[in-house]
Amino acid sequence: MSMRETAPRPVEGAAKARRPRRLPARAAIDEIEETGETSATSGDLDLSGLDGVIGYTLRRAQLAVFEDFARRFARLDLKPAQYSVLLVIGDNPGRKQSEIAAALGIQRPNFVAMLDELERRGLAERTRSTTDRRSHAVVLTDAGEKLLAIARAEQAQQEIDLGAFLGDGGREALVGMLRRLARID
Amino acid sequence: MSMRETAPRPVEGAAKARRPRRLPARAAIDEIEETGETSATSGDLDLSGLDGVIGYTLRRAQLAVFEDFARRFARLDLKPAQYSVLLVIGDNPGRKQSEIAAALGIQRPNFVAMLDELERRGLAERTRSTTDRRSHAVVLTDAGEKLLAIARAEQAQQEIDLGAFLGDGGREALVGMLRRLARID
DNA sequence: GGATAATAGTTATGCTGTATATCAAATTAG
DNA sequence: CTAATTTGATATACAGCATAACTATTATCC
Repeated sequence: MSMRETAPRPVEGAAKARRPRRLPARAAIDEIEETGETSATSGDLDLSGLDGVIGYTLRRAQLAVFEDFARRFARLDLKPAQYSVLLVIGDNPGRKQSEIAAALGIQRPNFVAMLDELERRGLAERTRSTTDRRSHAVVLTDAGEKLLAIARAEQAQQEIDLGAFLGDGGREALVGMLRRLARID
Repeated sequence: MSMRETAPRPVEGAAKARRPRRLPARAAIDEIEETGETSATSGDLDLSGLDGVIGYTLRRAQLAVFEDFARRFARLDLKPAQYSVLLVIGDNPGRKQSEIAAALGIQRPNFVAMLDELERRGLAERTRSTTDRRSHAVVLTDAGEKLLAIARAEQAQQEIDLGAFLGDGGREALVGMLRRLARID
C-alpha cells in the first residue's frame, strides 16, 4: 500500500482525490458570494461541489482510515492487504493459494509476491498438497499466528475507536451501508 | 494500499438475491465441523473476520462506487479525478493551476499532465497571468462547461440512485459519517 | 539596487498497486 | 490417450502518487 507520511491526502472528485484538509474559510465563501460566480480572487477555493458526493467522501474516508491503520500497524509492519491475507489464511488454514487470493479479490499473479514476502518473514508457509500436486496449501506458522493475534487486537481497537468517533450505533450503520454499496453492480 | 484488485463477490450470510453457491456449503460445513476448526476442505472460505471491519468494507465500497462511476461516465470519457478537476475549475475559474491542484490534494507535478490532457481535449485552458507571469490561470472552455454540465447531471443521478439503494436518509447519514472519518488524524 | 530566497510550472524519475498474457506442471474431461 | 482446464509463477505494462531538481519569475532583505 502506499500510505505516505505527512503528505497531503488525495481528494479527487468523486474519484481519487487527494485531500483538501480544510473547508473553505468563512471569509472566502463570503468573498466568492459577493463577487458572484467568479472566484478568481484569493483565498480558499470553493469545493462545495464535492461536499456531498458519495464517491468523493468515500475515497477520502477510506484514505483517512487506511492512514490510521498504517499508524496502528506500523509497529507490526503490516499493510492492510497483508493483514487481510494473514487473517484469511488464519481463518482458513490449508486452503489453496488461489482460493485465498480469490477470496480477497487479489489476482493470482500478484498474490505470489505477497505470499513470498509473508513466507520470507516466517509468517506463512506453502506446503505442496499431496492430493493435487499443482496446488499449495497455505498455513500460518506459529509466528504468523502470534502476529495475527496481536494484529486482531490492534484492529479490534481501531473498530472500537472509530465506533466511538462515530456516534452511537454509527459504526454498525456505516458498515451496513458500506456492505450494501460494495455489492452494487 | 491494496485490498484487492478486482471486485470479488463478498460472501454474505443471509438475505437475498442470487447465489446457488450455498449448496456445496452444507457438505463443507459438515466436514468442517467434523474436523474442528480446520477449513482445509472445499467450499466457500470463511471471511467473517473481515465482515465488520470498517477499513475493509470502506475500501470495498469505494471501489464498487468508483466502478459504478466509471460505467456512468464512460460515455463522457471522464475518470473520477478528471471530473473532480473539471468541477473545481468550473467552480473556481481563473484560479492558479497550483491552487486547483492543491485544493484537490494533487501534487503539482502530477497535475501538469492532467491539465495537458484536458487542454488537449479542448475542455480547459491555461492563460498566462499578466500580473504574475509565473502562474497560469485556469478556466474551462465552452466545451468544458458543456461537458461539466452533463457530468454534473450524471453525477447527481448517481447520488439519487445510491441514495435510493441505501434506504431512507441513508445517503445523508453515510456522507455525514464519511466526512467525520475523513478528518481523523 | 542587487543578492538571495521563495513561488509556479515543468521534467525526470521511482515505487506501489493492479491488470493481462503466457508458461510449465499437474489434473481432469472427452 | 489427447485435449482442455487448473495452479502457481514469470514477465510486463500502466496508472496513481511521490520526490528531486530545473527554469522563469517574483518577492525579500541588506
